[in-house]
Parts: sequence; C-alpha cells; structure tokens
Amino acid sequence: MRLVIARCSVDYAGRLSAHLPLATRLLLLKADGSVLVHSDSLSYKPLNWMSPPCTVALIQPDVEQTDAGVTQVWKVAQAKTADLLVISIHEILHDSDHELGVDPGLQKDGVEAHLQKLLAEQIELLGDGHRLVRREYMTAIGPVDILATDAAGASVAIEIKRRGDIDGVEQLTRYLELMNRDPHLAPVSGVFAAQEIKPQARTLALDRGIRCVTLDYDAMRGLDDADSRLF
Amino acid sequence: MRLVIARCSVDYAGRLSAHLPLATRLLLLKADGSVLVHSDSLSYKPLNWMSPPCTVALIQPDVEQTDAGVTQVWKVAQAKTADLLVISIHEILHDSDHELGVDPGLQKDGVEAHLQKLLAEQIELLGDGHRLVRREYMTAIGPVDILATDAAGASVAIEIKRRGDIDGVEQLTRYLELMNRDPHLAPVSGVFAAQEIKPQARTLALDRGIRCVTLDYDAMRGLDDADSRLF
DNA sequence: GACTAAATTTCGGTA
DNA sequence: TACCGAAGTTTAGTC
Repeated sequence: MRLVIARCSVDYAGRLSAHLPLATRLLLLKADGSVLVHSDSLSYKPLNWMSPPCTVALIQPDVEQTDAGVTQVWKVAQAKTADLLVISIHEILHDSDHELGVDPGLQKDGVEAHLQKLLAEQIELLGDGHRLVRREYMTAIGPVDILATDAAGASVAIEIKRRGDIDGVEQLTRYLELMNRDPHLAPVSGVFAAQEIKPQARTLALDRGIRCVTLDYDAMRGLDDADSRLF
Repeated sequence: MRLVIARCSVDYAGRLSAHLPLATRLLLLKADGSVLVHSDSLSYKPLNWMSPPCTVALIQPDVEQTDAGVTQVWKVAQAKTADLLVISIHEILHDSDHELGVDPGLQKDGVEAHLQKLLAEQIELLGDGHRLVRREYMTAIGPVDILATDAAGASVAIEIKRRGDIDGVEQLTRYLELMNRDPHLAPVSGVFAAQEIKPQARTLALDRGIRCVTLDYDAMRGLDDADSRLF
C-alpha cells in the first residue's frame, strides 16, 4: 500500500463526470491496483476512486500543464469499463510504501439475520398461539423471512427489516399475492416486523391489511441471553 | 490527517458486531474525528470505520492485553449513537501527521438528472405527438420525473432510471395509482425509461400496462450536442 | 453469470 | 429536522 499526500486536482470521466479543484489530499494506492482519493473530512467514502481491476500510468505533463504547475499526471484506467481517473499532481508532500499482507477478513454478526433468528425463537411476540413453520420459506419469487401459523392455524408470512421502508412492504405484498394463490397455504396474512417502521410504510401496510410489529432488538437479545443461561 | 500503519485487531459493537483478527492495516484518523480502518484490498469501503462526530480515547492495556502483546488501545466512541470501535494495537510500523486544509469539494455532472433533462428535451423519442408538460411533476407522494401528453392529448407519467429495476416499476405504479384518481389527469399511462431494463422489471411493467423504453444515453447526448451547435 | 436483496448503506434535496 | 429517493451505489448470496 502506497500512501501519498499531494497537492493535486482530480478529474473523473465514466458513469458521470466529476472534477476536484486543486487541494491537498491523500492518495491511497492499494496492492490490488485500486486508487482512493481522500480528503480530511467526509468520512467513509473517498472523494474519488477507481475500483480494481485497473491500471495506473505515470504521464509526463505537457507544456501547458507544466506552466500551470503540474509536475506529474497519473492516469488510472478501469480494465473493463471505459472509466478514467486523472490525477494532476502539483506537489508531493509525503510518499511512503508499506507491506500489509493479506487481511484475514471481517467477521460479522448481527443485523437482519440475527433479528430473524431471534423472532423465530420468540414467535409468540406476534401473539398468543403463534407457531413457527420455518425460516426462509421458499417461494417462486424468493424466500419469505418467516412462515408461521396463528392461533387459528392460518398461515402468517413475516417480512423482517431493520428499518421498515416502503420497499419492504412492496416486497411482502408480492409474496402475499403469490402465496394466496396456493390453496395449501391460503389464506395467508402478512406481518411487517422491523426495529423502526417509517410512517409511510406503516400507512401503506395497514392499507393493504398487513400488520405492523415494532421489534425491540435489545429486549429480544436479552430474552435470548436469559434463555441461553437456562441451558 | 494522521496515517498509522499498525498490526492490530479491531472490534466494533453497535448496529452490528464485527471483529477483525490481528493483521497489519492502515488506520486513518481524519481532522473531523472520524476513523477508517483499511486493508490492502477491497477498495472503496473500509473494513471498519466510525463516522463523525466521535471521540478517540487512548487507553492503557490491562495486564491480560499486555501479555497478549497489545501496546495500546484506541477506544473510538460515537457521540450520538452507542456505537463503539475498539482498536487493539500490537505494533506501530508507521505514524505520520499531515495538514490538508479544507477541501473545496466535488463537482458532479451527469447521471439520472442529465438523462431526465435530455429526455425532456427529446420527448418525441416516446412517439410522435408527445409533448412535455413538466419535469418533476409534484404529487402527494413525491415528484414524477416527467409528465407529458401523447398524440391524443392523454397524460403520460414517465419514470427515469439509469438501471431499470423492479423497484422503479413499483415506484411508477404508485404514482400511476394516485394520479389516475385525479379526474383532471386521468387516464394516465406510464412509461418506464432506462438505459438498461432488467428482464423481470420489464415483465412486471408490461403486466401492469406500463410501456418500457430503452434510452441510448450517448445518442441522446449526441443529439443534444448537435442541437446546441445549431444555436 | 444474472439477478435479488441488504448495507454499520451514505448522501443529498425538500417540505 | 424528518423523510424520501439516488448512488460512479457496493456487496453478498442464490439460482
């Protein structure tokens, strides 16, 4: 990994056109060939970048550029698409190279998968008499997060989101339409379960007869821990 | 901006839990307080990060950690949420600080806004006799990209995407439902216009009586340039 | 390989 | 400030 601090201007041409005026920035060249341009704020996302696979060519500036103070030009080209990133360097303030080796990678745990697992274990949160049929119930258009039955034995399809948005309601609606055509399952009612449900999503869901349930992640995790301690 | 290359392990607890085993990585501390952990590949996105506003505290490792080889611990806490990022440093291989100043910011041009502008100017691409009513036509649930009329004078609602996905069809469907309840507008037909339309999106659209139009961005831009040269 | 859904999405605009 | 939609979305998983 090469780290360069430089006064530079940057131009990107590809899926959009973008220009960065002359300023001091961090240029990050990774071992896989990718290039990132970072400023000192606006975290997480680089100002500009080029994804691998790509090639970096060092170009000598022409007379006009030299007069403008450009000492070298980096031309970063994407191998597959026609995207092009041009970095015009005026002055290099720092330049160092480092051997990092291969990263063992990130281990994640949590999010929607965890919510789904917890709700499957605590399906009675939806109401007395509810029973789990199965998680990731497959349909022709994709898996329903949870299929359950209510106290009367009728099918209940549950869509789980961390943040309940209109998209999630649409998704569940498509599943319900399909499942209600299946005589073995119909009638199937819908439950939209999320840590937080947006007002518009709630309105749309209720308008379509879909029940909304707000999930308390910490409480569910607490119950889970309590259960675990019993065994 | 402080650049640190270090052998470290990282733990994140917040919206999810994540762990990074011991390896050599780049730690990027920005002036706004944000922290990024980058490996030498997987561009663009850091392995782990903390968004501003946040605070970094330098903690002395306890005996157990010291025995494990930890020389210092950084505790990065989010000010608003309860998110916590803990970086356990074994060895610092590089450490430098740089004054970058404020970045003038990115200037963008292109994408969907440009497509919308071009199609509004070249509305006849949808068929002879089409006329533009207005761009960003407001409805109760948001703006329709373009409202036009066809040769017969009937309303046409147009949704524009760079990539035509099922979501875009759902979005247009909601607009059409609403607009067809308005006696001043009804009947309103729908056009789904995109540079590329996914087969499933096309099927869904046609099933709902929505016309699909593939846009040739370069050709439209070419026409635009040709038009511009005339004036 | 194509497509779908999730993301610690992030980011920008508008009411 | 909340909400909605776009993003050079990226990324991961499944068919």
